[in-house]
Amino acid sequence: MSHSMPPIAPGPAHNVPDLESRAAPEDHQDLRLWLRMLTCCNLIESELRSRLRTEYETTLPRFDLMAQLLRVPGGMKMSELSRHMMVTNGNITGITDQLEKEGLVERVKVASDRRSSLIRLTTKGKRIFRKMAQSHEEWVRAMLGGLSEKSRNNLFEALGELKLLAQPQLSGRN
Amino acid sequence: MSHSMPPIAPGPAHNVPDLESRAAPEDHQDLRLWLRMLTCCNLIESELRSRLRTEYETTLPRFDLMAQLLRVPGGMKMSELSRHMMVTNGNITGITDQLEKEGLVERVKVASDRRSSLIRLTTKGKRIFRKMAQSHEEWVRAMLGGLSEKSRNNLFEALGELKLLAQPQLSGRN
DNA sequence: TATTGTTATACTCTATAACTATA
DNA sequence: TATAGTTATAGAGTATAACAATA
Repeated sequence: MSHSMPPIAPGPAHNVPDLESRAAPEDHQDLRLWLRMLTCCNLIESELRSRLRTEYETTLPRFDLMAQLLRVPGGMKMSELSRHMMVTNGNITGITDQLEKEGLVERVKVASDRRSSLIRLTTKGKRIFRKMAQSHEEWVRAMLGGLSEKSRNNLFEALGELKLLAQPQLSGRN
Repeated sequence: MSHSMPPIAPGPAHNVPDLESRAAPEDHQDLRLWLRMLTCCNLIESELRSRLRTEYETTLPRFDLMAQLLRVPGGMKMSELSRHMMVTNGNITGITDQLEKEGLVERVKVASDRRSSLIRLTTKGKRIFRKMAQSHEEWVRAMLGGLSEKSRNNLFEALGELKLLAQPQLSGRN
């Protein structure tokens, strides 16, 4: 997009119908705020999903799992991955299976606890992930980069506040 | 939650591992901002999905479709719904089929264009949706309500700006 | 020819739950 | 008993594509 793709349906940059357009005048501010945030996230997320699929034949969860691993050269336990990615253990097994089959990650047995293994990126996995991550970051920049400095800061601060509010609400999932 | 459910794993309200925790110091601000926004959205969205499922045996897309319809008593064409909800036509057909089977919406043939029909809420659908919507709004308030007035306003403004930036990037999907 | 809606299909992601092997 | 990971299953959600009817 920003780097090359012309918008197919340029249209007006305002008033595109979306989830928020269902909000009624009498709806409370929190609801409108949520619909607006959801719309933004969905726009960006579906763009990223689509790009990952068409340009790298991968998916967001697979990308996320590899992203988690990149920072921890020694690898992570599946239960750790499960916590970070906020999905259940079985799902981590499935995604890991796929990535392992393609030689992007490997399971490494550890002596200290014979039940668990460490998952880590292979050399090939690192190489490929770095390329994907660079593209990914460009896509994100293309979508967020137009924000004013003030909005960017405000957004970051407010979302930080929100994350703290929303997290403790969550029940454990594993 | 806020209204009754105690957090199962209270834990510290800070430093809970999530998607953002993969961000490296050298990562650009836009990427961190995106990860933070994604985490917030996922937290809230999965809470809403889970509530809709356990308390009303429904799903977010079904809820969204009914929400779109509530404001338009005359009904909407499926292609309109498809645009607003940003999913393909076939998916709208599927969701509509389910809702129609449960008597919550109905297809109404129109004379002007015999290819299309209008989808609208039935009386039962309106009644049930109003209840769900009220709960939904309470859940959202419980999660966003703790934000300071300033953050709420900043967030709303900044997301409005972002929505305009992100929308024109999108290619048409139908 | 283009559009509306339907159908069929395939795939990813997810939660749940039962299971094993360790701890 | 509790934990780490696996397996099986079922369902949600989505995209794609072929299709019929109509515009």
